[in-house]
Amino acid sequence: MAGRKTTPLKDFSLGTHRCSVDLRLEKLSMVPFFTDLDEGKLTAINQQFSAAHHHADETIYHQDERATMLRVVVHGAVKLVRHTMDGKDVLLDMLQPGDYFGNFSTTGKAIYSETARAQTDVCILSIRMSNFRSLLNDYPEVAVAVLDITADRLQSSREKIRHLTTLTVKKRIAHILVMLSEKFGEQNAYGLLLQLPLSRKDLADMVGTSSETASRIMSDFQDQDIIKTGRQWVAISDINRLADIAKE
Amino acid sequence: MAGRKTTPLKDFSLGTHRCSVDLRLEKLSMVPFFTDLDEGKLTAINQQFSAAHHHADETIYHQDERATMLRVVVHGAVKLVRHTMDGKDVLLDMLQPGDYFGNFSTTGKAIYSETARAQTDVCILSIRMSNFRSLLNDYPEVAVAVLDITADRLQSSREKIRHLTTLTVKKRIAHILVMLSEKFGEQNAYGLLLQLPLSRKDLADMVGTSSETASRIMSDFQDQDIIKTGRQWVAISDINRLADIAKE
DNA sequence: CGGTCTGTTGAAGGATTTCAACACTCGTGG
DNA sequence: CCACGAGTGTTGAAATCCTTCAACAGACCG
Repeated sequence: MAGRKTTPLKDFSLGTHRCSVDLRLEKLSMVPFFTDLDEGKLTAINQQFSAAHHHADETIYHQDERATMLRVVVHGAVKLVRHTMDGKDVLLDMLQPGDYFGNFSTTGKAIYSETARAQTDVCILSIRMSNFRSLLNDYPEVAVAVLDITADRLQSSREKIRHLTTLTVKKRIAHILVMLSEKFGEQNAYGLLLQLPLSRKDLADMVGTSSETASRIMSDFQDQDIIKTGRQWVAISDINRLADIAKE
Repeated sequence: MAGRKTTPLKDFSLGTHRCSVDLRLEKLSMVPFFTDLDEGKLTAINQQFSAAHHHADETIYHQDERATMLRVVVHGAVKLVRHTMDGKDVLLDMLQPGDYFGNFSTTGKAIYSETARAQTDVCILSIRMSNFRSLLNDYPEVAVAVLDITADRLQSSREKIRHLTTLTVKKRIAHILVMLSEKFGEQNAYGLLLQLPLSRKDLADMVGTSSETASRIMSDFQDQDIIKTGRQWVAISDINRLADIAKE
């Protein structure tokens, strides 16, 4: 290969001032469950949120901690990871600006069931769970919007269960790459570049395999000119072929 | 083995009259998301539901059909199955009286993503999705309750993903038996009997394995006096040992 | 420029699937 | 009432996919 192998990813870092009070209102209106609200309501809701900045690889909260806050990604990417006794991790979701995370359910204990970690430098808005719940009662349209999003996540979670039980690792990886390209893909010189740091272990934890197997399959895809990949980055050259492989 | 092998399961059949208008109000108040409502509201909501009866093994709706109704189990058990191209099935959930099913999301297409099938004779209440949604807007407390239930299902769905990616088949089966015993278990002469017809294939589809492997593991458990089992039924003799095996 | 982290590759071993044959149970009809 | 057939469950053996262990190579960081 002629080209250099250094990362083509864009810089996600931002000074703390970039995660400032000024931007909150604008960002809040981007959040799917607030988009339908008028400006007055939005301003009122805005009061209840506070902003925080985290560097890449920082843990935002740990699995099994007491859950008190609901959070929203404003800038960067956040991953939700579930740890197991024997050191294996399961990567449950990779979140984008606009996505919420944290615990909901008041039924059951208020404990985070997964760890949230900053995949890049991130800016996060947070609200006390108790405040958010009274907000749901005050604005039914928000409650319905949140319900829709949660129902969609349940759908895709069940889809993932189907994949785990019926598809080979190669197909599962092809599938997750297509999904990630829809969420994080950005056309550039390398092809459809996934705009987030993504290691072999991240990939493996997403599809439930070992990093070695993930590596083998990625090498295979690269040999077939379906993707280009380097340390912590992946670009897709031939999305159609990938989608074909994912097809059951 | 000395004992007879005929099914110890109770009879789920009921005349259509048992699934009657009279019982609706009583049953509706059992549904988790209506329990907090006063009688007046409940009576109003009751108007919008209609009841239906299905025999065991009847399909209530098919995957990929247009989704128009939201349903609630009143009597019997319902299974949600996702079919795949190559003939494999994934058993997503086994529902009990009080559980709702059908599609929510208005975002995305209104298509059932799974097939619902009567596992026993069942009685089902149903409401038009559009009516249910306006009901959510009228009664925020219902919306919040439904959200909580959906969030819990998302939780357990993610738990299942963790199991599929990190546990052996034996541990997964031990785990699902413990779960089913909490939901359908009934103490009787055989031990803790799971009160629903349950084939090896059902079990296999729940934990993502082949019916042969499920059979081998069930035989193994039976040899160790952990369970008793026959055609379409399972009783747990030693739940503690089963829970130990499930432990990671 | 050396150390560390990430990714690659090979080979052996293990868990599970698949194919195949057989056994048991239950319902139905002779 | 019994016999038969279909559906369900069991078991063995070979094949497959994937994991694990191990060694090494390339990229990034100070």
